[in-house]
Amino acid sequence: MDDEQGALPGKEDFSAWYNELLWRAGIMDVRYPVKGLYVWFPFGFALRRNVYGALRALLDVDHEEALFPLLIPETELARESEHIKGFEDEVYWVTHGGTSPLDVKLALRPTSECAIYPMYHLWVRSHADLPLRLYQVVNSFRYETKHTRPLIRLREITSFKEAHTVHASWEDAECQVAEAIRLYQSFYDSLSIPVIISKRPDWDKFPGADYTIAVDTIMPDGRTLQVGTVHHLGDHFSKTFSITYEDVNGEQQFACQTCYGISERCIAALISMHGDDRGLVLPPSVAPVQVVIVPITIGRRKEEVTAAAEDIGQCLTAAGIRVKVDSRDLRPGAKYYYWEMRGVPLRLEVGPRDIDSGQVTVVTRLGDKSTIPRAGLEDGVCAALAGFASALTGRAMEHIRAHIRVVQNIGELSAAVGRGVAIVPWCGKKECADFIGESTNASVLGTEIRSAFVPECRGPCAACGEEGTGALVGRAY
RNA sequence: GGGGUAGUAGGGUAGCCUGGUCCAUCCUAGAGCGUUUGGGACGCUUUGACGGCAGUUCGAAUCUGCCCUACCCCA
Repeated sequence: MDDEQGALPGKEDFSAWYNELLWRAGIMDVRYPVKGLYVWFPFGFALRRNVYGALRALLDVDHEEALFPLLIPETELARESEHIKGFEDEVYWVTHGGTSPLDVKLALRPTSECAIYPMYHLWVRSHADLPLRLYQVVNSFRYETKHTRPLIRLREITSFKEAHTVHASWEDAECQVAEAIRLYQSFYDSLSIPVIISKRPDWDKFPGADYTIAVDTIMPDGRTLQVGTVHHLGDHFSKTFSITYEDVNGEQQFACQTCYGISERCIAALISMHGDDRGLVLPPSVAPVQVVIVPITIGRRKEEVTAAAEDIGQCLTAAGIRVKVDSRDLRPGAKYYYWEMRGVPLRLEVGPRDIDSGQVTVVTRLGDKSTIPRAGLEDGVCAALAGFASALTGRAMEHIRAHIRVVQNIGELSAAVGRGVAIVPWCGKKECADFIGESTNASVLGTEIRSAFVPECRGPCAACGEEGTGALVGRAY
């Protein structure tokens, strides 16, 4: 019993595990005295920087990064009625400048369409300006009334990557939607997070969009987490904000637009997908520390061992690896637990025995122990990191596979959504979706499912029996 | 949206009903000293709190009111 001291709550108690891990692994401090606002610790922030670095690298190929203001005048926010209706209960308002009431209230952006599109109106003049593809990484605010949860449901979303594109035609915009999906798929592939992509039902789409494609993943408790969305905006916003261009024939045309976003929920997914009862498990690509070196200093050989550890640290750093030499005055075991909590992929142990035999002891975060010769250590470490990354991918895919069921009727569906998501034939009618939701305590999340784990599915609708196609059903966060 | 339960040091708890004990307690917390180090070391010394604001009272962690925050359950 006593050797369980210091352990996390088990991952099967997901909520307790998650909250405790965020604190113990140095991701977030949840004690900030405002509901729904949390503080990034330095380690968590370093993880965030690496994850968003990967996302930026993908976007930077054919997008440009820009930055728009946080405050949106009420007059702009109110222009698109369908859009504002979708957000009006969740908007924070700035009503005063000092002690004087403002003539026009200012909203803290819940999302940035109404900050960006008045400028797009000025910037887009001709077909030669298109396509326009910009993105920004910003904080945004929503007055959530339900349970807030760090990284998952926040009042201040601190890390909203939102892209906004403008195109000459509806079809061009649709191609951009496909491209955005490809980017997001590739982003989550790089994090070893398997995702399920589907088209949200009409009543669940982004306010003001023609349609919404969503990216979901499955959490340890079987509930789904939406970790990205892609919206085809058609010409709704370009008509509202007069975003027009002169086509090759000299005619003024309304542009078509898309927008797509990913928030820090991607980090919640990363933590939840890979973590275990000992703490974080991070893919090497984003781990703030990829390799930790623990010197095993005993008695008189202390200086020799310390020097060897430092030397190895410098070699690996020179090879471009993020390395930490842990020379704190702690027992080795304490350091192992410390770095396991923080998800470091590889631990190198350097002690007298290793020095004498010209090798280094290597242990992965998943517990595989081996030795690598000191000569050529850089290559051996890189290979071990690569192997670790693919092991993580395999584990995650197994998790998703085990939590998806293809079923045919309500009875099977109820059982399936108790521990994961299900695919069931659905005719597309809202009343049938409502019936499915009420009978199973879950929701119809989407159709036109794109996932390596989901086969084509057709059949009689589980509610009414008419011809239907596969719908994703699950309990969502 | 509706209901609970709870906030005591860095973390975890007792005390509260029945106001007063000038040393509450434990730890993976902090500081210091020494001995240690191949899976969470040990000894000694020490630091530090009653969520906030008001009220009742000679006296409030304890009683009253409001607020803030957190967690759980149901829609």
